[in-house]
Amino acid sequence: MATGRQHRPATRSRGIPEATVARLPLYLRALTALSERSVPTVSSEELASAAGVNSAKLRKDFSYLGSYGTRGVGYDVEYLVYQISRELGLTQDWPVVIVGIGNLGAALANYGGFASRGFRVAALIDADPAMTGKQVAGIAVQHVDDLETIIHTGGVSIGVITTPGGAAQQVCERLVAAGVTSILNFAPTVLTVPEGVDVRKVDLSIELQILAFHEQRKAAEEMGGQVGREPGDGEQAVMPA
Amino acid sequence: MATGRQHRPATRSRGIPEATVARLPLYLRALTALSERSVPTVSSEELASAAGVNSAKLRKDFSYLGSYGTRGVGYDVEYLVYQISRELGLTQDWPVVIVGIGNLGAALANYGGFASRGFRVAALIDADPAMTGKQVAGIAVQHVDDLETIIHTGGVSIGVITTPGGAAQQVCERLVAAGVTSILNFAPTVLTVPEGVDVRKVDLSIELQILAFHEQRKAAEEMGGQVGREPGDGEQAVMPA
DNA sequence: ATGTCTTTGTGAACGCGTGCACAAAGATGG
DNA sequence: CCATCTTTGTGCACGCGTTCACAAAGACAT
Repeated sequence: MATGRQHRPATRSRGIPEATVARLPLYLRALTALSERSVPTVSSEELASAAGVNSAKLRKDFSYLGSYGTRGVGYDVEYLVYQISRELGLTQDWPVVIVGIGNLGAALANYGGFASRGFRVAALIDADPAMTGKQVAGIAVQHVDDLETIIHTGGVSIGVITTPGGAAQQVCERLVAAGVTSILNFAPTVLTVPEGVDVRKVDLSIELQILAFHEQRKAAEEMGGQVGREPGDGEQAVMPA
Repeated sequence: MATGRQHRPATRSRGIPEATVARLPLYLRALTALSERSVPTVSSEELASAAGVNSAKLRKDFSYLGSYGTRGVGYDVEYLVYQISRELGLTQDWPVVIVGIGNLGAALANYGGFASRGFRVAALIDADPAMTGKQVAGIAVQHVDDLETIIHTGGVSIGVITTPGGAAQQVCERLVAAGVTSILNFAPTVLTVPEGVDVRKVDLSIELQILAFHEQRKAAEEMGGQVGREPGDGEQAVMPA
């Protein structure tokens, strides 16, 4: 996923495998729900089911954090919420800037899931002068000329890019130069970043294309496994249109 | 990522590994850009660099599709665009419904990346009667009561869920019952689906939390590896910049 | 035709992630 | 205090994905 920094020891983050890190937010969400229902403890089986994973995997994941469970009983919900939050760094406040206030940028600015987990929209930035000063989600949009100042004064280290593809790399470079070291990229572009900068990519078009691939296969299987096989392989892909 | 169907043979899709499928859209995008610049052929090295991957990986990926390259020369851009498009099922038209027309749903409806790759927004659906009839991205929003009819008459097999978390599972079940077999879920919920249905999940909050984790580690390393144990563990990753 | 040079296609080794299966740990009841 | 029962924590094996490194294939010049 990430473009920068993916070729590093990877799993060396204090020994916590990347795959485990990616699941921690999932567990945290399930645990938060339990906490709101005042459930005191939960077994690996129950929690795994709520998070949509296998219980052995969950136990192994937690084992990387330490031994927080009690055999014969399960895990203390509140304690685990705290431990995972701490591990993920959610006990502190993360100011975030969103660059590119189009439909998607506005949607993100309005997204409630941010504030609830230690993230705070510190600024909205757009290149269009007509947008400057407009209120989006209760925050005034600022012009991209002020990007560096905004990053510095706000102590921002996480940036979200929701610009068109063409502008993404340039925006990325300015963000990085100003001190941002983590980027969430929604633009359909491969970002090139220096060592030490993390990039995660979310690409709607790619997700749909992957679904289409499987959808096509299912449709083909349905009508007798027509797509793939080797009746000599190659020409079978009928493709009427 | 996907919740349903992840425990199947996985790589059995006519022999194409899942990891490769996930990269094909990336290659396709890079190739399309080359095609627009009328570049006739491209080497694995160049294309890999444009797609942000390793050239050996790219060659192995393509080898699953067949031998479409010419040794000493490289790959024919147009031909490869066609082959990958066909493999991904993008030579046909995929009608898609979006359920939940809030900020995010509207943003997706307006997203240009859909139409360009064989996807067509067939309908926008929302549970709020006040939304019914409103035009979003030039399409009239329909009420969720008509969901089944819309799916059937439109021959829709791909659904995008952008509802609040609480409504997602129910919407999902209705979509599946109506015949949808691929779902792209933006709601912060683990969807449970029957065998044969593919679910892919996009979760903004999770992506940010993963970034926060790495950000915290970088900050800790900077000030002398204060966060995580073991003064004898991994101090070597100095990472000066 | 032959040799050289470029680039593909792939066999093989390695490493990460997953899941099984069980021993260790603790709770609980008599 | 002991037996039993539940549930965690983990050693181990297996499989997928990545990467290396090189032989085979073709282009191109002479």
